[in-house]
Amino acid sequence: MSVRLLDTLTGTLQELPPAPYEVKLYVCGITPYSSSHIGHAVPIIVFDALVRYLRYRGYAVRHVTNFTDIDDKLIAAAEAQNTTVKALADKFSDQYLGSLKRLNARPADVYPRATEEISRIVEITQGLIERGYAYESEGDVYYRVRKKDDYGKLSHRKIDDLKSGARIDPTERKEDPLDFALWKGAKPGEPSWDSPFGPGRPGWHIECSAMSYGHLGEQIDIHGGGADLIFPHHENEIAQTEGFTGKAPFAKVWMHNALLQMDSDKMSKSTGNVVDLDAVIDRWGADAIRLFILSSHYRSPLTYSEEALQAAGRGAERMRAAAFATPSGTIPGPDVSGLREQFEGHMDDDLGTAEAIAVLFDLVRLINRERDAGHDTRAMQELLRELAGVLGFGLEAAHGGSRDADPFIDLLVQVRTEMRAAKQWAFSDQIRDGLKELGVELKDSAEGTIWIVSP
RNA sequence: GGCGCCGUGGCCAAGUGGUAAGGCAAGGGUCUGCAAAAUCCUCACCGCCGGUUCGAGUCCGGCCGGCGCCUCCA
Repeated sequence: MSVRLLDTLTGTLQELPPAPYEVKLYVCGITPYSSSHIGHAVPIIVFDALVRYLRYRGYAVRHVTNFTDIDDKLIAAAEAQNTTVKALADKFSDQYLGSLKRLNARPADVYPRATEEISRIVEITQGLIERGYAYESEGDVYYRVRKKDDYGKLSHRKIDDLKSGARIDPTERKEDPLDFALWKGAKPGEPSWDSPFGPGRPGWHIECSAMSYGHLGEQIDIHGGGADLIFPHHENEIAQTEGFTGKAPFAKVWMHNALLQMDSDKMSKSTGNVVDLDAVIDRWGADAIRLFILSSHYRSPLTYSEEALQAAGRGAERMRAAAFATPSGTIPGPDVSGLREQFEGHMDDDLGTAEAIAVLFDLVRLINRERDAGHDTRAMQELLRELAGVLGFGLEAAHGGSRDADPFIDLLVQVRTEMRAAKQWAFSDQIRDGLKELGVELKDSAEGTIWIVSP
């Protein structure tokens, strides 16, 4: 069986061509105008798991993720903070990449920025004008939505259903309220670039058409992003790209992750109802977040809660402990190659990470059981580490805050070990209890004492 | 108003026709100086009502209850 992914546009499972094959993947990135929140971790982790799995399956993957480093929000934020759009965008782009790294996600192969793709944006805009899909209007350029007779196919909307909800902005000079801007004429004080349509800047959706076209070509395999981008962003991208190239489909598979919910309220930058991503990583660790997110299907909405993260943190620690427990025996353990096949079967089926993780925990239990029985668990542990790695688990001990205290903790543990050897139970328990109150948990075993920091 | 999604054990969450994965928590046993960890055992009438079927959490209809998108958002 090969890898199958559900396509938002057709609603059907699409099979990837058999490997070896280069998968062209475009994942919509962020507009870097503020800090990342926990919701951003979802696409980061989901698409990281996808890329890792495809590579594990023998595919080459060319992964492109953009930064939309020019738009209204960025201009407003720069003005409010008395800085430049570029400085602000660079700052939050770097921050995003830092968080991504901390989440143990592999970076994309290319991170194009809208402001570095202006010539291609102009090229596509011009092409759309020539083909009748766009028109100039007093320095702006708009996409003529009604010209594209399949407009709405991705979000499954009829153009006339959209009309009642369309935004009417009196400053815009459109033929139809549904038309959207490809190019916005410059306003005083705003960053702008020269173009055949006059000085200005790109509209919101055109940059992604330009960057996927420029870095991946006219047609791509997978286009991904959050479900909130289906309309209007991706709908408009299709209209732009297919209108420009005359080729369809723009993407063979449209892959959309469901959005993370915040208890009852929607998490959204616009409402301020957000949880800072780096703070969550600090507190729970990358693997806990990853386990939390990949424990459900990427198309099912998840609700963020401290309880859920805590539960995931404990599960991640259990997985890590089994992966690195010292093998205890030499009697051969059972053959576990069937578990690898199960894992692949679930992942092949539209990235069934939840079931794949269940297989991992089956392996965990098997390892612990066989180890207790004095069997050789090395092969199973290797398999666990490999498959956990395919999902992007770093299997590092959760470790909040700085590690400055480590040598002192080690010293205390060492002292306690000697006390235990001398059967000084009261003193050794005092050390253990005291450390526990400070958030350091000790675990004694035949191989010695290990300690972990509990979140 | 238009389009769409969801409702599975204390919590989270898989599962699209054949008598319910997994994680966390809880209770009991084993192990351990004690503890933790580990392991074993226990714990679900799948929102409600009809229908289709030999058989439905899984398909169809209705109802109730949550929610998303339609506007910046991953």
